[in-house]
Amino acid sequence: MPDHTIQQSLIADQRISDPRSARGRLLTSAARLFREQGYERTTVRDLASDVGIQSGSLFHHFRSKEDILKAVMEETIILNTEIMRAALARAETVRDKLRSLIACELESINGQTGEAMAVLVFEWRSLSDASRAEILKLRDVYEALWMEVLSALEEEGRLKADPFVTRRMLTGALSWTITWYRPGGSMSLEDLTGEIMGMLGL
Amino acid sequence: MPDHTIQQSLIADQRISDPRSARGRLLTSAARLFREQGYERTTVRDLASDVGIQSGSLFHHFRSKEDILKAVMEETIILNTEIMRAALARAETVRDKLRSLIACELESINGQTGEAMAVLVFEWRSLSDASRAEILKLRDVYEALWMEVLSALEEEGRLKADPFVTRRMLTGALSWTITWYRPGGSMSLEDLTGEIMGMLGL
DNA sequence: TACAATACCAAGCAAGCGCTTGGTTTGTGA
DNA sequence: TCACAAACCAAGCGCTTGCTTGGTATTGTA
Repeated sequence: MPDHTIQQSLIADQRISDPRSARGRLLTSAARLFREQGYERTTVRDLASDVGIQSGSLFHHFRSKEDILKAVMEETIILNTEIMRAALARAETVRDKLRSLIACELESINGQTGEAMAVLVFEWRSLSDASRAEILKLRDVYEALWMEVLSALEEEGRLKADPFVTRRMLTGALSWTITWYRPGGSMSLEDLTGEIMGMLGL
Repeated sequence: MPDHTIQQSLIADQRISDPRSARGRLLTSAARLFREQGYERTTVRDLASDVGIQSGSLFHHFRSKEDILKAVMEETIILNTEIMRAALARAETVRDKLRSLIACELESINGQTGEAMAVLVFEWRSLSDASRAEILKLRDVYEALWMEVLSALEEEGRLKADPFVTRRMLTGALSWTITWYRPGGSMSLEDLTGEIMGMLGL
């Protein structure tokens, strides 16, 4: 199942919002602005004028500014979890599964959902405790997909370090690509995936 | 030369401020608060009350709030660059030099200067263009130390991936330790350094 | 002991913030 | 065609923000 079909079915299930709807366009703008300027520095007036409405009208769609931040994070985790689950189903060997995980995460960070993913990494401190707990729950599902594969690799004796440490190193390394990797440059995401597999000796 | 001696000589040269001085205590508090709550969410009133003065009195020591952020970043780069330079001088083989770089960076992130280092990673968007340029200059000096060692390793044919890519992966992976590593747990920083060297096949 | 210089306080200003309110326009199903 | 809900606007409220001001302790030096 290709990525956009997964997105369509999640929209149909009302788990994420249609990017063409008012709410969806708002979240897209919010992700971009939050990424560029940071959540706190972005005012509701910035966001409203970016989508061409008055600042007060935002609150017809969201209860608060924080609610917007939470929605940006929520929807991007949900989408990327399902994309990753589908990719894992296509991979055959455990090694291929790891390659898929790396490729998916790189794509989520540097592709369409990149802005939202950056927000997820850099702005979690601005969430209320309650919202943070909800986001963490979603993240746990995502992380379980990773740990299953890394544990399997370790059982095969092909991992050079502890699977938890490995995952954490990869999380940092892959997140960080957002600060330097430029899609359309001389290195494709597939090239990068290969370099990383090589670095792990796989 | 031990770390605290390096610090002393930098204080003597007025390149960083004495942590016991009013300015130094202010920077320590600022680093902690900026790290915990983020720069934008931390008010000058928060910071002032943390060191026990009135908010207006801050501006006797710093021209602006942004000036405080810049000073936090500046001083931590300067200190850690010199600590790293000294560690490199002690290491003999190229492999030992890499190990030193990793150990130093882990120490800077998870030790005394950890809060300031986290601020450096997460709050650079809040700097003005002018301040950012100054900080980047300092970072270039620091990065040059890394690249020298990684290039040497590549010439020896011991690196499994491009040195630039390797450095960027390590930057992300090491920065990220701040979100999960707990000093005093079952894994020491030396253990962690070893795991990372192993992961690189070195 | 005199006298700057340094460090601080008390008060508050102007601007910008998130969000609310009351009313108007727009789209949609019966 | 009409009623009603959803989407939006214009205005502004109450509060917080970074920073300034004018004055007062405190400290170091001769």
